[in-house]
Amino acid sequence: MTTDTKNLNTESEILNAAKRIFQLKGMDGARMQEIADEANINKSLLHYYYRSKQLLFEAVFKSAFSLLAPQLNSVLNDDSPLFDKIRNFTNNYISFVVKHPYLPNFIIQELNKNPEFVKNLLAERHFPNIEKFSSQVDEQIAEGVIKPIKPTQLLINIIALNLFPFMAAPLLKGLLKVDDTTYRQLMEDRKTEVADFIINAIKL
Amino acid sequence: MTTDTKNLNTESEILNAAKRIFQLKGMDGARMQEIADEANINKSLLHYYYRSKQLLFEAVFKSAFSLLAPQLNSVLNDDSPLFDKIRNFTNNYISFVVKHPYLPNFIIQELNKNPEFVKNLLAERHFPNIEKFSSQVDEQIAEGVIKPIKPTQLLINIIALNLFPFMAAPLLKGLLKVDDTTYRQLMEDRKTEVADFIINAIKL
DNA sequence: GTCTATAGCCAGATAGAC
DNA sequence: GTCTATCTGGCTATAGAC
Repeated sequence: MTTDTKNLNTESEILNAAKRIFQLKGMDGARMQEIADEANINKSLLHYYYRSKQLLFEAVFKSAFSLLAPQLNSVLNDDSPLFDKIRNFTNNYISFVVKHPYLPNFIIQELNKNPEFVKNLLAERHFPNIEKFSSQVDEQIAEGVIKPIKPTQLLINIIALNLFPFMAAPLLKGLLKVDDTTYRQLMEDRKTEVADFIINAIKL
Repeated sequence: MTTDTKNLNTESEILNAAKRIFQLKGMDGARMQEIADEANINKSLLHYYYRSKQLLFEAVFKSAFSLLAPQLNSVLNDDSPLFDKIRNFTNNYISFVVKHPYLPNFIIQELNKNPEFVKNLLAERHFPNIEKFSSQVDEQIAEGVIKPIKPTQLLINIIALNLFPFMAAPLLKGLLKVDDTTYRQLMEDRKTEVADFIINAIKL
């Protein structure tokens, strides 16, 4: 194994371990030792590769956001008709979150603690842009296909209906008194039901 | 001022300060010194009244949940017709969260870190019960007033549409590129628009 | 690049005077 | 009940050997 390979392996092992721990416990709750254990490496290597906990955290956060952003973009910048877009997004997004259950919560939580992070994200090349979505909604209203609704409100609703059930899973499981298997099935059903709900709400 | 009065004042000052700090920074991010400063008292008094950070946190968490629970109950256990219930809940709930903007996030976040807390909450006297809501939805479906929908899914949707925009405020502000004033106005508009959205989605 | 050992700091908690 | 002073442990970070 070459030195370069070791480099890449160790560095990405650290990043992957850090993702798991940070997303589970947050910046404040995570421990460098815990990340080292998760990556099966020595704690001082974390500092060798990423200098500080803060910088390691920022690497994780950026990586997490750049995984979520394309998901949002798929609703926003896509040429398909509005209803198809809503169906595809709901279906794809829920599949995505089932694979990364802690990711949306992590991003939203850390953005709440550091709202100034948003400024950095806005500058990123692939930050989602809502203009296309907005004009598409406005066109469909003008054409009499859907009821009048502010595109921003519709977008908030779409994101809320898809994200929230995963972020609030423990609370909702308790409230609905269902076990993990039943809850997973509810989420599976939402892949189509959420899109139906939204389309029924707006179609004329 | 009697000793008793001082007791009550100090103890409740601590609890109020702890609410503000814990809800803002979470269990891990909060510092006992910070809470003491916020309450304008000596740090060791925190331990005198609440023994440990953990116990103080639990007092705050219980108090926060017992503020949120009645809000949820108002959708669930109320005799008004379903559509009125949805309108009232949306209107009241958004007003409530405007006053306590960090509360839902705090509860959901800490429940995610400690899912076993839910067990304790379930045992509480005033834990929300969904049975009345469920049978009401099923009746309305049977009477042909609304489209078929699982009551659990409808409840998830109602809560999601009302809670999420506050939990994800920093992300949504960035995504929609709006300032605080505009965002507050969007939330104000949602007091009626969310109810319309939900009712349109389900009514036949 | 990877390890051990440790510096240096900070937070929660307690002892004890008043 | 409230204060000051201090203990104790744990955590980030670094120094330095290999």
